[in-house]
Amino acid sequence: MITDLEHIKTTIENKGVKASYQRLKIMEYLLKTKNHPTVDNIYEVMVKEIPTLSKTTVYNTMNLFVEKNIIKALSFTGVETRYDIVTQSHHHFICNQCHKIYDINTACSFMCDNHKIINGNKIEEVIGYFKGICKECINNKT
Amino acid sequence: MITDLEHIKTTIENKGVKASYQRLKIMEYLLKTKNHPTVDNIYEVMVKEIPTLSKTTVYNTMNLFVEKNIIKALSFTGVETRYDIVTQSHHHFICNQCHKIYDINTACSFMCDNHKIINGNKIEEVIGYFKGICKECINNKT
DNA sequence: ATTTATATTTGTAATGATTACAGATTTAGA
DNA sequence: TCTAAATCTGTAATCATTACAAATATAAAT
Ligand SMILES: [Mn+2]
Ligand SMILES: [Mn+2]
Ligand SMILES: [Zn+2]
Ligand SMILES: [Zn+2]
Repeated sequence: MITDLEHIKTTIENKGVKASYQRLKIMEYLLKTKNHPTVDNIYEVMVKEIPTLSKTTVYNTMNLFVEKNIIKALSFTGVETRYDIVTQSHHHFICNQCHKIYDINTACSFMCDNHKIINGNKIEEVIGYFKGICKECINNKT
Repeated sequence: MITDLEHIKTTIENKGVKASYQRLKIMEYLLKTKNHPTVDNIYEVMVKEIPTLSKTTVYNTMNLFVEKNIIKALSFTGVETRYDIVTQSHHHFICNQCHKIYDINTACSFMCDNHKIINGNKIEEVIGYFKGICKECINNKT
Protein backbone atom coordinates (compact mmCIF):
# COMPACT_ATOMS: atom_id res chain seq x y z
CA MET A 1 0.00 0.00 0.00
CA ILE A 2 1.37 3.35 -1.10
CA THR A 3 1.13 5.90 1.66
CA ASP A 4 4.35 7.69 0.85
CA LEU A 5 3.69 11.42 0.97
CA GLU A 6 5.26 12.08 -2.43
CA HIS A 7 2.99 9.54 -4.06
CA ILE A 8 -0.05 10.98 -2.31
CA LYS A 9 0.96 14.42 -3.52
CA THR A 10 1.02 13.38 -7.15
CA THR A 11 -2.18 11.35 -6.69
CA ILE A 12 -4.27 14.26 -5.51
CA GLU A 13 -2.61 16.77 -7.83
CA ASN A 14 -3.53 14.54 -10.74
CA LYS A 15 -7.13 15.05 -9.65
CA GLY A 16 -6.67 18.81 -9.82
CA VAL A 17 -6.28 19.50 -6.11
CA LYS A 18 -3.37 21.49 -4.79
CA ALA A 19 -1.54 19.47 -2.16
CA SER A 20 -1.42 21.55 0.98
CA TYR A 21 0.07 20.11 4.14
CA GLN A 22 -3.38 19.61 5.73
CA ARG A 23 -4.81 17.96 2.63
CA LEU A 24 -1.79 15.65 2.33
CA LYS A 25 -1.96 14.53 5.94
CA ILE A 26 -5.72 14.00 5.80
CA MET A 27 -5.34 12.01 2.60
CA GLU A 28 -2.58 9.97 4.22
CA TYR A 29 -4.93 9.19 7.09
CA LEU A 30 -7.75 8.15 4.76
CA LEU A 31 -5.44 5.80 2.86
CA LYS A 32 -3.89 4.34 6.01
CA THR A 33 -7.14 3.58 7.83
CA LYS A 34 -9.88 2.73 5.37
CA ASN A 35 -12.52 2.85 8.04
CA HIS A 36 -15.17 5.20 6.64
CA PRO A 37 -14.47 7.95 9.18
CA THR A 38 -16.61 10.93 10.11
CA VAL A 39 -15.29 14.49 10.08
CA ASP A 40 -15.00 14.24 13.84
CA ASN A 41 -13.02 11.00 13.63
CA ILE A 42 -10.57 12.62 11.24
CA TYR A 43 -10.32 15.81 13.25
CA GLU A 44 -9.69 14.06 16.57
CA VAL A 45 -6.82 12.04 15.13
CA MET A 46 -5.26 14.71 12.95
CA VAL A 47 -5.32 17.53 15.47
CA LYS A 48 -2.67 15.58 17.40
CA GLU A 49 -0.35 15.81 14.41
CA ILE A 50 -1.45 19.29 13.33
CA PRO A 51 -2.31 21.17 16.52
CA THR A 52 -3.51 24.24 14.63
CA LEU A 53 -5.97 22.19 12.55
CA SER A 54 -9.49 23.54 12.31
CA LYS A 55 -12.54 21.33 11.96
CA THR A 56 -13.69 23.64 9.18
CA THR A 57 -10.60 22.64 7.22
CA VAL A 58 -11.58 19.00 7.55
CA TYR A 59 -15.07 19.83 6.28
CA ASN A 60 -13.65 21.89 3.43
CA THR A 61 -11.18 19.18 2.50
CA MET A 62 -13.83 16.45 2.52
CA ASN A 63 -16.13 18.53 0.34
CA LEU A 64 -13.32 19.30 -2.06
CA PHE A 65 -12.23 15.66 -2.26
CA VAL A 66 -15.80 14.53 -2.92
CA GLU A 67 -16.21 17.19 -5.61
CA LYS A 68 -13.02 16.04 -7.29
CA ASN A 69 -14.01 12.36 -7.03
CA ILE A 70 -11.14 11.49 -4.75
CA ILE A 71 -13.47 10.11 -2.08
CA LYS A 72 -17.15 9.27 -1.75
CA ALA A 73 -19.58 10.60 0.83
CA LEU A 74 -21.77 8.00 2.46
CA SER A 75 -24.84 8.79 4.49
CA PHE A 76 -26.38 5.88 6.25
CA THR A 77 -29.39 6.22 8.49
CA GLY A 78 -27.31 8.02 11.08
CA VAL A 79 -26.56 11.68 11.32
CA GLU A 80 -22.92 12.14 10.47
CA THR A 81 -21.67 11.77 6.92
CA ARG A 82 -18.98 9.15 6.45
CA TYR A 83 -16.24 9.23 3.85
CA ASP A 84 -14.91 6.38 1.76
CA ILE A 85 -11.51 6.40 0.11
CA VAL A 86 -12.69 3.55 -2.12
CA THR A 87 -14.58 5.27 -4.91
CA GLN A 88 -15.42 2.25 -7.02
CA SER A 89 -19.02 1.15 -6.52
CA HIS A 90 -19.46 -1.23 -3.62
CA HIS A 91 -21.84 -1.70 -0.75
CA HIS A 92 -21.68 -1.85 3.02
CA PHE A 93 -22.72 -3.74 6.10
CA ILE A 94 -23.38 -1.63 9.18
CA CYS A 95 -23.44 -3.35 12.56
CA ASN A 96 -26.38 -2.27 14.68
CA GLN A 97 -24.38 -3.07 17.80
CA CYS A 98 -20.78 -1.87 17.39
CA HIS A 99 -21.65 0.46 14.48
CA LYS A 100 -18.61 -0.70 12.54
CA ILE A 101 -18.87 -0.47 8.75
CA TYR A 102 -17.74 -3.31 6.53
CA ASP A 103 -17.19 -3.23 2.80
CA ILE A 104 -19.19 -5.77 0.83
CA ASN A 105 -17.27 -6.66 -2.28
CA THR A 106 -18.60 -10.13 -2.99
CA ALA A 107 -20.44 -10.35 -6.27
CA CYS A 108 -24.00 -9.89 -5.13
CA SER A 109 -27.17 -9.56 -7.15
CA PHE A 110 -27.78 -6.64 -4.83
CA MET A 111 -26.40 -4.19 -7.29
CA CYS A 112 -28.39 -4.68 -10.45
CA ASP A 113 -26.34 -2.01 -12.17
CA ASN A 114 -27.31 -3.69 -15.39
CA HIS A 115 -30.84 -2.33 -15.09
CA LYS A 116 -30.27 1.06 -16.61
CA ILE A 117 -33.97 1.87 -16.65
CA ILE A 118 -36.50 0.94 -13.99
CA ASN A 119 -40.19 1.81 -14.44
CA GLY A 120 -39.12 4.28 -17.08
CA ASN A 121 -36.74 6.06 -14.73
CA LYS A 122 -33.09 6.34 -15.72
CA ILE A 123 -30.77 4.97 -13.03
CA GLU A 124 -27.57 6.90 -12.45
CA GLU A 125 -26.59 5.46 -9.11
CA VAL A 126 -27.49 2.42 -7.04
CA ILE A 127 -27.20 2.86 -3.30
CA GLY A 128 -27.46 -0.11 -1.01
CA TYR A 129 -26.41 -1.37 2.34
CA PHE A 130 -27.16 -4.03 4.91
CA LYS A 131 -27.79 -3.58 8.58
CA GLY A 132 -27.52 -6.28 11.21
CA ILE A 133 -25.11 -7.87 13.66
CA CYS A 134 -21.55 -8.28 12.53
CA LYS A 135 -19.37 -11.37 12.75
CA GLU A 136 -17.34 -10.01 15.66
CA CYS A 137 -20.38 -9.04 17.72
CA ILE A 138 -21.91 -12.48 17.14
CA ASN A 139 -18.74 -14.15 18.44
CA ASN A 140 -18.44 -11.81 21.41
CA LYS A 141 -21.95 -12.77 22.50
CA THR A 142 -21.22 -15.60 24.96
CA MET B 1 -58.90 3.11 -0.43
CA ILE B 2 -60.10 3.37 3.14
CA THR B 3 -59.58 6.83 4.52
CA ASP B 4 -62.70 6.97 6.62
CA LEU B 5 -61.82 8.36 10.02
CA GLU B 6 -63.53 5.56 11.95
CA HIS B 7 -61.54 2.96 10.07
CA ILE B 8 -58.32 4.87 10.65
CA LYS B 9 -59.17 5.03 14.33
CA THR B 10 -59.49 1.28 14.69
CA THR B 11 -56.43 0.76 12.51
CA ILE B 12 -54.08 2.74 14.70
CA GLU B 13 -55.71 1.61 17.93
CA ASN B 14 -55.09 -1.97 16.86
CA LYS B 15 -51.43 -1.04 16.81
CA GLY B 16 -51.64 0.18 20.39
CA VAL B 17 -51.79 3.92 19.70
CA LYS B 18 -54.49 6.05 21.22
CA ALA B 19 -56.30 7.92 18.47
CA SER B 20 -56.10 11.59 19.29
CA TYR B 21 -57.49 14.11 16.86
CA GLN B 22 -54.02 15.18 15.70
CA ARG B 23 -52.89 11.60 15.21
CA LEU B 24 -56.03 10.73 13.29
CA LYS B 25 -55.74 13.67 10.93
CA ILE B 26 -52.05 13.08 10.34
CA MET B 27 -52.73 9.41 9.64
CA GLU B 28 -55.48 10.39 7.27
CA TYR B 29 -53.05 12.61 5.41
CA LEU B 30 -50.44 9.88 5.18
CA LEU B 31 -53.00 7.45 3.76
CA LYS B 32 -54.44 9.95 1.32
CA THR B 33 -51.16 11.14 -0.16
CA LYS B 34 -48.61 8.34 -0.18
CA ASN B 35 -45.85 10.68 -1.13
CA HIS B 36 -43.12 10.03 1.46
CA PRO B 37 -43.51 13.43 3.11
CA THR B 38 -41.15 15.19 5.48
CA VAL B 39 -42.23 16.52 8.85
CA ASP B 40 -42.33 19.97 7.29
CA ASN B 41 -44.54 18.76 4.42
CA ILE B 42 -47.00 17.30 6.88
CA TYR B 43 -46.94 20.32 9.14
CA GLU B 44 -47.49 22.84 6.35
CA VAL B 45 -50.57 20.99 5.10
CA MET B 46 -52.08 20.02 8.45
CA VAL B 47 -51.68 23.37 10.15
CA LYS B 48 -54.33 24.66 7.76
CA GLU B 49 -56.80 22.14 9.14
CA ILE B 50 -55.55 22.29 12.72
CA PRO B 51 -54.39 25.86 13.30
CA THR B 52 -53.09 25.09 16.79
CA LEU B 53 -50.91 22.26 15.51
CA SER B 54 -47.33 22.26 16.72
CA LYS B 55 -44.45 20.93 14.67
CA THR B 56 -43.32 19.08 17.78
CA THR B 57 -46.57 17.12 17.65
CA VAL B 58 -45.78 16.06 14.11
CA TYR B 59 -42.33 14.92 15.23
CA ASN B 60 -43.79 13.10 18.22
CA THR B 61 -46.45 11.46 16.12
CA MET B 62 -43.99 10.31 13.47
CA ASN B 63 -41.68 8.86 16.09
CA LEU B 64 -44.58 7.09 17.79
CA PHE B 65 -45.90 5.68 14.51
CA VAL B 66 -42.44 4.41 13.57
CA GLU B 67 -42.02 2.82 17.00
CA LYS B 68 -45.37 1.07 16.65
CA ASN B 69 -44.60 -0.06 13.09
CA ILE B 70 -47.39 1.98 11.57
CA ILE B 71 -45.01 3.80 9.25
CA LYS B 72 -41.37 3.52 8.21
CA ALA B 73 -38.72 6.22 8.41
CA LEU B 74 -36.59 6.64 5.32
CA SER B 75 -33.39 8.59 5.19
CA PHE B 76 -31.92 9.09 1.80
CA THR B 77 -28.80 11.11 1.23
CA GLY B 78 -30.57 14.32 2.09
CA VAL B 79 -31.09 15.92 5.43
CA GLU B 80 -34.75 15.51 6.27
CA THR B 81 -36.22 12.17 7.23
CA ARG B 82 -39.09 10.99 5.07
CA TYR B 83 -41.96 8.80 6.18
CA ASP B 84 -43.58 5.93 4.32
CA ILE B 85 -47.06 4.64 5.06
CA VAL B 86 -46.18 1.46 3.18
CA THR B 87 -44.34 -0.66 5.72
CA GLN B 88 -43.79 -3.77 3.64
CA SER B 89 -40.23 -3.96 2.33
CA HIS B 90 -39.78 -2.17 -0.96
CA HIS B 91 -37.30 0.16 -2.53
CA HIS B 92 -37.23 3.61 -4.03
CA PHE B 93 -36.15 5.71 -6.94
CA ILE B 94 -35.19 9.29 -6.14
CA CYS B 95 -35.06 11.80 -8.97
CA ASN B 96 -31.95 13.95 -8.87
CA GLN B 97 -33.81 16.70 -10.68
CA CYS B 98 -37.35 17.03 -9.30
CA HIS B 99 -36.51 15.13 -6.09
CA LYS B 100 -39.71 13.10 -6.34
CA ILE B 101 -39.64 9.66 -4.74
CA TYR B 102 -41.06 6.65 -6.54
CA ASP B 103 -41.83 3.24 -5.07
CA ILE B 104 -40.08 0.35 -6.77
CA ASN B 105 -42.21 -2.74 -6.39
CA THR B 106 -41.10 -4.74 -9.39
CA ALA B 107 -39.47 -8.02 -8.45
CA CYS B 108 -35.84 -7.02 -8.53
CA SER B 109 -32.76 -9.00 -7.62
CA PHE B 110 -31.82 -5.79 -5.86
CA MET B 111 -33.11 -7.05 -2.58
CA CYS B 112 -31.28 -10.27 -1.93
CA ASP B 113 -33.21 -10.69 1.27
CA ASN B 114 -32.55 -14.39 0.92
CA HIS B 115 -28.90 -13.91 1.89
CA LYS B 116 -29.26 -14.05 5.63
CA ILE B 117 -25.53 -14.04 6.20
CA ILE B 118 -22.98 -12.04 4.24
CA ASN B 119 -19.27 -12.38 4.99
CA GLY B 120 -20.25 -13.87 8.33
CA ASN B 121 -22.41 -10.87 9.24
CA LYS B 122 -26.06 -11.47 10.07
CA ILE B 123 -28.37 -9.34 7.92
CA GLU B 124 -31.41 -7.90 9.67
CA GLU B 125 -32.35 -5.27 7.14
CA VAL B 126 -31.59 -4.50 3.50
CA ILE B 127 -31.69 -0.87 2.51
CA GLY B 128 -31.52 0.13 -1.12
CA TYR B 129 -32.51 2.83 -3.48
CA PHE B 130 -31.79 4.19 -6.92
CA LYS B 131 -30.95 7.71 -7.91
CA GLY B 132 -31.25 9.18 -11.36
CA ILE B 133 -33.58 11.06 -13.66
CA CYS B 134 -37.24 10.11 -13.50
CA LYS B 135 -39.58 9.35 -16.39
CA GLU B 136 -41.36 12.69 -16.11
CA CYS B 137 -38.17 14.74 -16.08
CA ILE B 138 -36.89 12.83 -19.10
CA ASN B 139 -40.07 13.66 -21.03
CA ASN B 140 -40.08 17.29 -19.93
CA LYS B 141 -36.59 17.65 -21.38
CA THR B 142 -37.33 18.94 -24.89
C1' DA C 1 -71.24 17.10 37.79
C1' DT C 2 -66.87 17.97 40.16
C1' DT C 3 -62.52 16.62 41.29
C1' DT C 4 -58.33 14.05 40.27
C1' DA C 5 -55.06 11.58 37.65
C1' DT C 6 -53.10 10.54 33.20
C1' DA C 7 -52.06 11.35 28.45
C1' DT C 8 -51.35 14.54 24.82
C1' DT C 9 -50.18 18.80 22.87
C1' DT C 10 -47.74 22.99 22.59
C1' DG C 11 -43.97 26.56 22.58
C1' DT C 12 -39.49 27.46 23.53
C1' DA C 13 -34.88 26.30 24.47
C1' DA C 14 -31.10 23.14 23.62
C1' DT C 15 -28.38 20.10 20.65
C1' DG C 16 -25.42 18.74 16.98
C1' DA C 17 -23.84 18.49 12.20
C1' DT C 18 -22.77 21.47 8.70
C1' DT C 19 -22.07 25.89 6.31
C1' DA C 20 -21.13 30.98 5.88
C1' DC C 21 -18.00 34.30 6.43
C1' DA C 22 -14.25 37.27 7.36
C1' DG C 23 -9.72 37.79 9.14
C1' DA C 24 -5.06 35.47 9.55
C1' DT C 25 -1.62 32.72 7.41
C1' DT C 26 0.69 30.43 3.82
C1' DT C 27 2.18 29.83 -0.87
C1' DA C 28 3.63 31.18 -5.41
C1' DG C 29 5.03 34.51 -8.70
C1' DA C 30 7.05 38.97 -10.05
C1' DT D 1 11.56 41.09 -1.02
C1' DC D 2 6.90 42.43 -2.28
C1' DT D 3 2.34 41.30 -3.81
C1' DA D 4 -1.62 38.60 -5.10
C1' DA D 5 -4.02 34.44 -4.74
C1' DA D 6 -5.03 30.34 -2.25
C1' DT D 7 -5.68 28.12 1.97
C1' DC D 8 -6.64 27.84 6.74
C1' DT D 9 -8.80 29.19 10.99
C1' DG D 10 -12.31 30.58 14.52
C1' DT D 11 -16.71 32.14 15.25
C1' DA D 12 -21.36 32.88 14.10
C1' DA D 13 -25.36 31.24 11.58
C1' DT D 14 -28.39 27.58 9.88
C1' DC D 15 -31.41 23.77 10.08
C1' DA D 16 -33.39 19.32 11.50
C1' DT D 17 -34.40 17.23 15.56
C1' DT D 18 -34.90 16.56 20.58
C1' DA D 19 -35.59 18.04 25.52
C1' DC D 20 -38.47 19.88 28.60
C1' DA D 21 -41.98 22.06 31.16
C1' DA D 22 -46.33 24.34 31.09
C1' DA D 23 -51.03 24.11 29.11
C1' DT D 24 -54.76 21.44 27.53
C1' DA D 25 -57.56 17.47 26.84
C1' DT D 26 -59.13 12.94 28.12
C1' DA D 27 -60.43 9.34 31.39
C1' DA D 28 -61.35 7.69 35.94
C1' DA D 29 -63.01 8.30 40.55
C1' DT D 30 -65.86 10.45 43.84
MN1 LIG E 1 -16.52 1.28 1.62
MN1 LIG F 1 -42.30 3.83 -0.41
ZN1 LIG G 1 -20.54 -5.36 15.46
ZN1 LIG H 1 -37.90 13.95 -11.80
